Amino acid sequence: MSLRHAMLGLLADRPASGYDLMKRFETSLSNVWPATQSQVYGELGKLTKAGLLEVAAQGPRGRKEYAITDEGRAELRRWLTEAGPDPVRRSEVLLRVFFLNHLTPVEATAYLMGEAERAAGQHRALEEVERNVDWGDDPLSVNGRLALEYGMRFMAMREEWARWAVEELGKARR
Amino acid sequence: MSLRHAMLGLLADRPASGYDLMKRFETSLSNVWPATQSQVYGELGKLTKAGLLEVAAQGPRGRKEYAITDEGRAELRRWLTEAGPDPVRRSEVLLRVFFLNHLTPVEATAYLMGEAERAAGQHRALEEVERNVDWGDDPLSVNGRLALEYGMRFMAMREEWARWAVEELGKARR
DNA sequence: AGCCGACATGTCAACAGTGGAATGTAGGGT
DNA sequence: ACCCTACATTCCACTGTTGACATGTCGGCT
Repeated sequence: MSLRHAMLGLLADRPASGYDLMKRFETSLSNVWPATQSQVYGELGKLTKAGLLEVAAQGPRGRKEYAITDEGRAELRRWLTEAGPDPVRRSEVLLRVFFLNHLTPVEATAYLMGEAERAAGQHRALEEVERNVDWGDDPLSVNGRLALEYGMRFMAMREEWARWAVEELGKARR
Repeated sequence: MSLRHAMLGLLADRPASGYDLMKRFETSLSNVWPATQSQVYGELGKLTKAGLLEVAAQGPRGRKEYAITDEGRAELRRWLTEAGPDPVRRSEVLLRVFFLNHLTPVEATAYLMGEAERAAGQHRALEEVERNVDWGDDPLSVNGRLALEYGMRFMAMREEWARWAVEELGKARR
């Protein structure tokens, strides 16, 4: 149920059409909360009916510009301050690790080395992002920087763990 | 589509009933890939129809004991060795971070401190698990240990990041 | 003998997310 | 004047996940 809050968050900055929102999902939010166009337009309808959004203006090609209402702002704040229950963590990576004993030691090691490589690659990609984004002074990018740092630390951790796990597997074999 | 592979992985060790599988999902796998009973029974049916499982024996109370077939084992191996595309990462935590500018600095700081606390709490919980599990020599627990270590490193990273983010927020305010 | 708790399976409605297709309009460049 | 691209919305079918409900039986304890 976080898509609605993502949309409220985006619209709290400034009004936008569904199309505008899609672009922002594709760029800034894609690594945090991806959404498809069907979802976005569907949710816009629901949120409007629920009174959290309103159609502030109509434009050319049937464009509807949505704006957040006071009620919507209240809901956004509620969600932000509420200490959510620990998010469900599903990890396909860990699921594979759990069943690694069904592979040969060589295959298992190869898998973990691959994990390390993938993590390293994504880490490099994030470093690239860091270099390319122009960090204006707007408050938005402060948050973006926090999220980026999280991603980089996460990838570093994944790589280190995978390399450590390779070692462990080697020890266990002896 | 990983539920099916989780089930194949469990059944590759030994045959089990839906009920047995549920218990294993609730204990060892709950932190990696939770599943509900409706899902498990539904998937058992689908996997059997697809020829990846077979009903190996019938027991008392309508108990059906499922066993993995050769085809199922092949599929499990395929899934384990295939380098999956980078898994979609949705993070409610980061989504909140993105919109932290809609809170007052005090509230935002409180949120991040809360995150640090939650991560620390989960870290302690995992340490507890580590102490309580009896690490037999069976190959299964080797994998379990790898997964556990991942969890602990992850929680440590989350806590450190959150404390760092509090600092950053403080700097930005000045 | 009777009962309770663990064993055991099945079904259903609802929601969230994916991916694709259909449809149409406005505006800028040639 | 024309066309292409970007803008813009809507609908649909399918899979995965959740949670609740319904139903029934075996085995051991009192």
